[in-house]
Amino acid sequence: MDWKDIDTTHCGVLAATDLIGDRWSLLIVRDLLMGLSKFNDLQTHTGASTAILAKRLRVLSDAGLLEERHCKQPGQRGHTEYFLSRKGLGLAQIIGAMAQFGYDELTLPQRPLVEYRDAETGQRVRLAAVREDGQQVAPEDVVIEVNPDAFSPKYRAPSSRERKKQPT
Amino acid sequence: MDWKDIDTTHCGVLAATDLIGDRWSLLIVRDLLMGLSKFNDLQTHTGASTAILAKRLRVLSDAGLLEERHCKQPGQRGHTEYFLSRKGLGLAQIIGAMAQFGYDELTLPQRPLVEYRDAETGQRVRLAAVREDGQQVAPEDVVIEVNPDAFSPKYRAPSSRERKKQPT
DNA sequence: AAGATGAATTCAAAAAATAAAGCCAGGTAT
DNA sequence: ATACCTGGCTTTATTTTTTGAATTCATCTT
Repeated sequence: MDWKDIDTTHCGVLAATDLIGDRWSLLIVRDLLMGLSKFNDLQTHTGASTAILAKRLRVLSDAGLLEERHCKQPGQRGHTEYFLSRKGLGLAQIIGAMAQFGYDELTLPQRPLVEYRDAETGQRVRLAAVREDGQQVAPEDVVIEVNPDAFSPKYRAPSSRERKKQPT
Repeated sequence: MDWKDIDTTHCGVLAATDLIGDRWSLLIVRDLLMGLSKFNDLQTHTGASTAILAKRLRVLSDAGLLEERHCKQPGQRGHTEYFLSRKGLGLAQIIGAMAQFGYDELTLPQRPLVEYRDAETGQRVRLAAVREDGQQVAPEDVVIEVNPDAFSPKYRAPSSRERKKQPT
């Protein structure tokens, strides 16, 4: 098997990294999931500079992951609030997986910052691999299978410079 | 609730982003999960420059996520192979979540590059939220609860410059 | 000895992130 | 009106990181 020949142009991981494959985007999404919604809250809480925050919010918004609500109640200064769209809420699993990994493997000394719970029963929930028939599968029993269709001769991943040039 | 006061110093997501919160690390881990193990394979397949690849591999290795095996069979040039350690395999959920998000929400035109299957039955496997009693919970029924202990008055997230300075 | 290979490191140039300042609109205080 | 906050940016100068290409260096093949 020659790994050079695998074409990852249409890899889901690659597509996801294009949107949130950097520190700040991930922290911004984390905070949006926690309920933060205002520019200034996100700014001070993530620690990102205003320039970066503005840029990342625009990228997320352009991708349809964010909803912007322009709030202007009478007697209050108007401001924008940012919320994850239905599409953007799909990111919860990624952030959840990162939180789980952080707590499970990186031995943090404190209790989790957030907990994921079932809205109905209040029980804690975790991410797990589940089969089509609903049965859970232990992590070590999950095998990763590369799709043979993905092989294309003489494929080479484009450098990030090259990838940015193409007109999408 | 004043979000400024939430101390994320010990956030699992933050800890995880410190290790793999960038495009190249994520793609490298994706490739390691697919079975790539050699420097050159990873290089051409991810598209990362050699300098970046070397740097990222060292970070992952130092964090105990990677195992390096120095292979030197007689009659062959010796080389190093990189594998995810037990700890590093925990990253599979993060990459899996990203792949799932990529395919579910980013409407990729092609079939998935990889498929996750149950080793025993061969059934396809997805990530899902699961309660303590084993029941699956629909994504929209998962609520995120911020730990009250995380609140600490006048907390402000350190800038990335500040975070790097501290001697860990 | 010459050449190839694996895993880097080094270097100049390009790109991105940073902190700080500036801008602009809407609302508030005088 | 005038002056001044505040939210959401944008701009600017400076620092840091990434890039691509070249180089190193040890091992192995011919």
